[in-house]
Amino acid sequence: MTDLLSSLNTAQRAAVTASDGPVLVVAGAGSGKTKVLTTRIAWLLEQGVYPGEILAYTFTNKAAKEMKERVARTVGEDRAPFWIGTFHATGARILRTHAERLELPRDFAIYDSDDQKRLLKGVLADLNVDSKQFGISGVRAAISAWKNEDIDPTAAQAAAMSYVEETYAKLYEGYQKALRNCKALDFDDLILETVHLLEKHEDVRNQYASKFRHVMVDEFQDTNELQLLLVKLLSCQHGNIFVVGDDDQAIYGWRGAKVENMLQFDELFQGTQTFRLEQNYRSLGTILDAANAVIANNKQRKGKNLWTDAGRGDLVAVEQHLDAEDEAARVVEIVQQEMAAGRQRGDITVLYRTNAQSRLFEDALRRARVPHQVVGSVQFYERREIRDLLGYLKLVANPADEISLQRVINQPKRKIGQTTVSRLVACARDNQMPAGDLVMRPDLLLDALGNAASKRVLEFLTKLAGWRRQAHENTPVPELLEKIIADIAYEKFLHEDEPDTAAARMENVAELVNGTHSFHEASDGGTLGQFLEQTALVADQDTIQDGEGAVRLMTVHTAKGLEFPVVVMSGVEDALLPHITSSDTDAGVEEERRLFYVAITRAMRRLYLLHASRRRRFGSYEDSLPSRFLNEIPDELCEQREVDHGWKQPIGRSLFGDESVSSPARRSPRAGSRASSSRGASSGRGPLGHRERQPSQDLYSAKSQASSRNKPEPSAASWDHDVAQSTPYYEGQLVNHASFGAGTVIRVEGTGDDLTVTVDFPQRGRKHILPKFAPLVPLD
DNA sequence: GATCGATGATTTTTT
DNA sequence: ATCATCGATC
Repeated sequence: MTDLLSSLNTAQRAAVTASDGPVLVVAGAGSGKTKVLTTRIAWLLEQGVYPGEILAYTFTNKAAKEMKERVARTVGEDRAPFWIGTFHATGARILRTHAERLELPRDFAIYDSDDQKRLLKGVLADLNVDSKQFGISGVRAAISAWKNEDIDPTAAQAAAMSYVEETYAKLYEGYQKALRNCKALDFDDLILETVHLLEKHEDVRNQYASKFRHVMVDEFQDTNELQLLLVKLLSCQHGNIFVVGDDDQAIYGWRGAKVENMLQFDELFQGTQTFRLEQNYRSLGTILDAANAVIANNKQRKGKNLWTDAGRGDLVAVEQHLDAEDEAARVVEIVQQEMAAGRQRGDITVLYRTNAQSRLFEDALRRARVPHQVVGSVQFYERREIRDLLGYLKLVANPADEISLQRVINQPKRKIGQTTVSRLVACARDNQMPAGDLVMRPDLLLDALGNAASKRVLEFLTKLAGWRRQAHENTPVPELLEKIIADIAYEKFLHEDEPDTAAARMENVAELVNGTHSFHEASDGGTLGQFLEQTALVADQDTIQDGEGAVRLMTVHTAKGLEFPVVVMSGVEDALLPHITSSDTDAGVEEERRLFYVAITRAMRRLYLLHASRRRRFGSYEDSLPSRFLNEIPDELCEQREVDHGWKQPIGRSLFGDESVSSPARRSPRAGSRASSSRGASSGRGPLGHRERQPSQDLYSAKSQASSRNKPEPSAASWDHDVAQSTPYYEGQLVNHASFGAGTVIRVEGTGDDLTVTVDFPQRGRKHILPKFAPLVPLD
């Protein structure tokens, strides 16, 4: 009991042992926020609270899993709370339990933004709205904003002040109808409908409000209005609401998050106790000073100053490169240098503002044969072949899911075109039955589609019915998926469709099959619905892989909450870091500055800030200026370098224009944003060799938030592997898998295409591998 | 209904 | 530069 608290500092301990009632913990970057949350949970349990009485919201599934594990380690597996999760996952869980009150089937589908856009496209067509004038993405964003403010289509139409607004509102109405017709909820609905459920049904509200005697929220600065409302509803009986956050790390304003939730917490909840954590256990002094100096320029903040008693560390390396290609080449070099200095590859993370930037780093690292992992971006689940197969599974689970139907009905080609699909969908609507169920009414199909088309459609729907029967008979998900892949001859289709990429795609398919196997084992025979829910709600961060073996690449947004010994922040340029679309308002620039602050504070020991003088945009080069935020870091904390790669001629002649050389006085943080290309240029290209890092005290091994990474689901690892096909396998054999790495063969079953090899991967656990899909290379 | 080639948007960040 | 979409053509 006392050892629970013994490793905490005074402020942390005070927060952990706070009495009942509303509690706000303002926790600076690296101040032990997660530790406080998990210890608070453990402490509550020791005070006699039951595990089922605690509800904790996290930002990602990964964070939830980590929190669960950390608590379990302290209090024992059997006493760990089981309601720890994201707002979305928890919402889905509650909604499925009370599906009957929502007039939705229990196995409603969850639509992501891609599904939403496909759905919207149809709505625009139905309502004869010009998609040039009303961009799909814009409409989607508007609908999302409405939902986040709890405004329904009727209210939106009532509030419309112009023809354009009215059209948006009409589209919202149509979208909502179409969504429900597909028996689907979108991400926003998962929270909105949970709120409605609790608002409208007193018994349900009382059930949860009395069940969860302690409600906790991590990353509170990034909650939106609905989430606040939800949390209020859940804590209305006891008022035990414990939230942790950092207003300086609020970076989701664009998604409807309201820092005000945090800034005004004590007004929203009477009798709030506030605690502040300002000691940083993550970064060396220089890095922390740089972060503090940058964020001090923001006006909208509570204000705090992080401090550390760790050493100073190296200066921040600020480097100017000619273009983004050079920047990428430099990243490879940095990786090599850092590794030569004893760092592991997995210690190094490359951050960027936009996903589009990742491509060049991937290319450079691949060419240099440096193992790396892109977290997010072209996510595993967004690849076409994966979405296709998931589409099949979604359609099997929910025959009303017209979006999935449209996706898969002609994939592989079945000679069923757009006209037929539209007629089919219309026929389903006219007869008020799920499109998938029309297999039972060949007569209707014949009327609606004519002879030839209805025959092809019927053929498809009959196949679908077969899979559905299997699903109802509780066929394991992996078996079902393999059956579908076989029935539709998907491998053959991939080869005919695009021979060049077929092998790579098939490997992804194999990963998916592996994923269903892992799911099946981990969930002890979980249902198709559970599998689909899990895949629908995966976050970028959830795909982070174990191990020290790979350099990681991710956006700053994805990096939130994580820490790395070495951080390379790329593209620190005006137009990119204060992103061009956010730099016209003060609020926008401040959020961008917080983003930069988040990037800096991810670094534990060493920080690189890279910018290029020119960058391709839509094909052609455009000049790029160093970010105005760079000026906000005091000179004495930085080591400037202009790295000349020698073999390239600068094209933009204005690169080192007159003003740049003349003004080494690059102070004037507010106004001076434009005159700042001096930074790299004026410092010349002297022999700015690396300062050798002094071996100061080892903050790294004493890290407070040891990121104990868990086994992720299907990975997006990407590095070269030229591998030979099928080799006979035997038990005890050492083999290498393209994305799981080295492992030991545990069992070999089947022959030919059915050959299944069970392999034990040290860090990833046991996996069933089908060599037919994913070659295993013997390492003997 | 499929295929080819022209055209135009796309790049902010994500559960 | 790349991708998706659209229209003309078979």
